[in-house]
Amino acid sequence: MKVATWNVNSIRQREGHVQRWLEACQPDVLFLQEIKCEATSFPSLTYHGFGYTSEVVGQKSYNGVAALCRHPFTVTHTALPGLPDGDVQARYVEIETQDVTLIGIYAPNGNSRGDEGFAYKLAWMDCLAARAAELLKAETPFLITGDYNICPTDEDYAPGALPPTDALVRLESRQRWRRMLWLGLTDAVRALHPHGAHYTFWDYQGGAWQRDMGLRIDHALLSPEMAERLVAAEPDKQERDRPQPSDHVPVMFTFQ
DNA sequence: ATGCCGGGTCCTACCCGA
Repeated sequence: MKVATWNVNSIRQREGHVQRWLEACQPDVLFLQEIKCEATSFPSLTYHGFGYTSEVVGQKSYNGVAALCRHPFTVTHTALPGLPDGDVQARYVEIETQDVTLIGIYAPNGNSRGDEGFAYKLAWMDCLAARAAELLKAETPFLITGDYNICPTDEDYAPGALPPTDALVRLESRQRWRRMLWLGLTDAVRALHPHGAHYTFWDYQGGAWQRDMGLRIDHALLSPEMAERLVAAEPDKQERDRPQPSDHVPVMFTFQ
């Protein structure tokens, strides 16, 4: 089974990129983030033609996530359990297929709106940890993949690519990441590649791609059963070199 | 310690992302 994640920075701008990549790489499931549109504007029919059906958790202008799957699946959640009523940000989709639970996330950045924005990021990650704990307790095989907006360690961003005060590298953000590991989850890329950059994002500005000033912020965390099945975990850097790319590249995770 | 780039929308100047 192959599961992929990709923050596309507007699906309407990246419809063709996603189509070509699906045809070339044939994941069983692809989670998308920052689709930046409502479900009615999502180009579902394009992907139906390639054997994928979709679940779209849309929002006008901002955020928005989706799951594309080429097997029958059921949707178990379209919002992160535990968030306050009235939170309308489209950041979570959870499905079941092939006897596993697959979760796609777009975690808050945490740099906007000052202390309130950062507090929202931390609260969101607290809810995600609670959901993970619940699934672990039920012994459900699962993974949580997507844009975590966290560089787990200093090895996960190019020196100087971010100030030390950035929400992506702040102590509190990294504490939230480490709590997921302490629960018993496995960082898929680091399980197979303990060292090295393996960046998944390069800013559009300042020649970040050409200078390799990247970040590793798109991840998959695996339950123990899924970790034992893991055989590959790779960002597809080639996508960043194409015309009109997303600032993130897809990351593919392969399981036996 | 940023918003130079590139999305979005109240269509055009401004908001947002990492």
